[in-house]
Amino acid sequence: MKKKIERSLTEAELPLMNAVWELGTCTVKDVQTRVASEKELAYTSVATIMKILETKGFLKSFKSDKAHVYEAIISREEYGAHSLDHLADNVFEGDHSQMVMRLLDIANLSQKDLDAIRKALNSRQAQ
Amino acid sequence: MKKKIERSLTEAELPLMNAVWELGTCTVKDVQTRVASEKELAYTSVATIMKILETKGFLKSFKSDKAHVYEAIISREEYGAHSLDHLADNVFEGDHSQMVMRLLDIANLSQKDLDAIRKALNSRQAQ
DNA sequence: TTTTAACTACTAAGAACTTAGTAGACATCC
DNA sequence: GGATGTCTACTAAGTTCTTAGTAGTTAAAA
Repeated sequence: MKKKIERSLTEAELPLMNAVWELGTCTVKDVQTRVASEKELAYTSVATIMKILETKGFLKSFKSDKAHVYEAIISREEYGAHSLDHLADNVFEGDHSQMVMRLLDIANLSQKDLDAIRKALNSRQAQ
Repeated sequence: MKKKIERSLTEAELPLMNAVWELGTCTVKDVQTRVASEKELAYTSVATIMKILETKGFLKSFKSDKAHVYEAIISREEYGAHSLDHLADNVFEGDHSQMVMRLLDIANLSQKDLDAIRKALNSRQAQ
């Protein structure tokens, strides 16, 4: 079941989504605290952006005892796949092979990583 | 020599950069024509965005007989690498291996592509 | 040489993004 | 029960993005 993602996350939204992905179910306060080391944001700023993220379909919220509790609707994996797709279409002209090559160039891969990728390649070949 | 790219291309800028990358040295008119099939844009709109791209350091221009002529300063390859880097840092938590795997999942790779990638992997191992 | 066409620079207006304050609701503490 | 703190909803102001028009310049055409 592939969810469609209309728009990409903005520069302000992405760090907050990262926080939610790391925290799982969480409150505005949790996210604010988590993000504070990278960037100080007023509580209300975080709340505003999280509301926007809910409107855009990235988050859902439900009432708890005290504060609203938020959860990701779009997982990091789904968003990552969407981003790669977007990049493939809009920068790499759909040339996935070239994209893999370029990624291997910039990636810092250990021996173990290389083996894992090789294995993944082989299983793909068998299809 | 790695150029630093401060900001990513916006949704309006990206198609125009794609046109410049495809056309090479070109005028505003060239780009407008090239882009027209996807999206109709007034000549002046294209000119404005290209000026912005010049300000941002993606394009340079020089006077020719008639119209200004534009050229990319940042190549598609450089921008692609930047985008992959950005994605790695901001969505994949720096886990390049995971990113390669995810890319292999969504990529539509031929037998030939797979072989090429395998070869690239092997040469990397030898380093 | 006047008119016309193409082009650049400047300006502008609306949309979206970024950041945060204020007011009101609800719970907690003396 | 009034004071205090926390939280949400609403509002707002500044910035960037998106799109395009106008004015002025230069070249071409008649």
